[in-house]
Amino acid sequence: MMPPCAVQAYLIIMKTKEISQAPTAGHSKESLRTWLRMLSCETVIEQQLRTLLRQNFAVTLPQFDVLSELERAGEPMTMSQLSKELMVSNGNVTGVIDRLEKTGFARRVRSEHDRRVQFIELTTKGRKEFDKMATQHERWLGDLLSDLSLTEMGKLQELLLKTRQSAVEYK
Amino acid sequence: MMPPCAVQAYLIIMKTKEISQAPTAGHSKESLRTWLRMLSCETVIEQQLRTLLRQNFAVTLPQFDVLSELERAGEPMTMSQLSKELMVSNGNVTGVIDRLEKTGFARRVRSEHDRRVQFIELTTKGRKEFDKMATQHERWLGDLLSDLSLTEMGKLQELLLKTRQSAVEYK
DNA sequence: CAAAATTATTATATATATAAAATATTTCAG
DNA sequence: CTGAAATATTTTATATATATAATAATTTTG
Repeated sequence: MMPPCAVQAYLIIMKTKEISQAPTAGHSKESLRTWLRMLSCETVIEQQLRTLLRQNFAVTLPQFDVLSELERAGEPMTMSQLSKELMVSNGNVTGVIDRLEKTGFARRVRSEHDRRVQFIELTTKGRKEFDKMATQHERWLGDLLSDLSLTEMGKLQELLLKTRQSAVEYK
Repeated sequence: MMPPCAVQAYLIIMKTKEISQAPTAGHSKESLRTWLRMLSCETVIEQQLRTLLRQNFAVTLPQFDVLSELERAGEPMTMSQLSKELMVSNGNVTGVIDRLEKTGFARRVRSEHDRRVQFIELTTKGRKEFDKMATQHERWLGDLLSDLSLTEMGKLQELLLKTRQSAVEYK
């Protein structure tokens, strides 16, 4: 029998670490199942909201998302900020803002200091209309998730946050 | 003081029921928070998978989803079945299949019995390529969700299922 | 059986999406 | 101070997406 030594102890530690970090085949399978559930759940809610927004306010979901972000920020935002916050490409935001300008909900204002920058701000009409939408939007979500208790939603948020953090860290 | 009576008891029951079914303002606010967390989590994972698929297999996420569905079904599917399962519009599937035919991953076969129907099936090349993709896809998900234990994923799946059910029932 | 309703798919118009290239402007290195 | 690198946005090409209309085939009805 070999006596215990520092190298062996180190190897044992590394092996244990490897096991807990690089999960088993079962973990991957379960991750896949979890992802498919999340995707399916998200899609159902998204489709419902899309339809409700279109039918009640003649606005698209991406446009509503931009308005939300502008309202939440409480001050004009640049294209880059919007694109980063909403996790969509730069070019995409350009198009959505084009349409929001056309309907008079938002406006581009060129920065004084840096002429590359466009600040996007809500118009009076935009803010007024958005307030109505936001009230309904929150009510719809209350209805859509009405089967869940506050406790369940708390737990769900916690798990989603942890999942997001895990995915963000990847690579 | 008024004596207790059947009508009063009924009113109390209805009020209790109303409270538990039509949740408070707090419930709507929490629902909104839950939804935003889910959307953000889903978006992060979706973007990661989109990039990984594009860079490693030159395939788009919607195309991969169609291939998955065809493989999962184990037999040819109609356009309507695909559109329903993937929760996207009919016209959308038409375009995705057009591109999958162009790259030789899938094929349209007109039904004998009902000439309105097109069966979509994987080609040999399509199945072979998809198998490689699926293996990687599952591995990527294991990595993306590596911070979650099996227990946590179980709980998350349970809550997502309940959420989806709640949203599906709406209206 | 013939007209009407239904079903399956595709076509069209418009709005997101992405990646990558182009443009304009600012900052920074030497 | 000048050219190179970096930054912010738009443009382009392509691929999803939706809703709605059109087309084609089947089923239902009277």
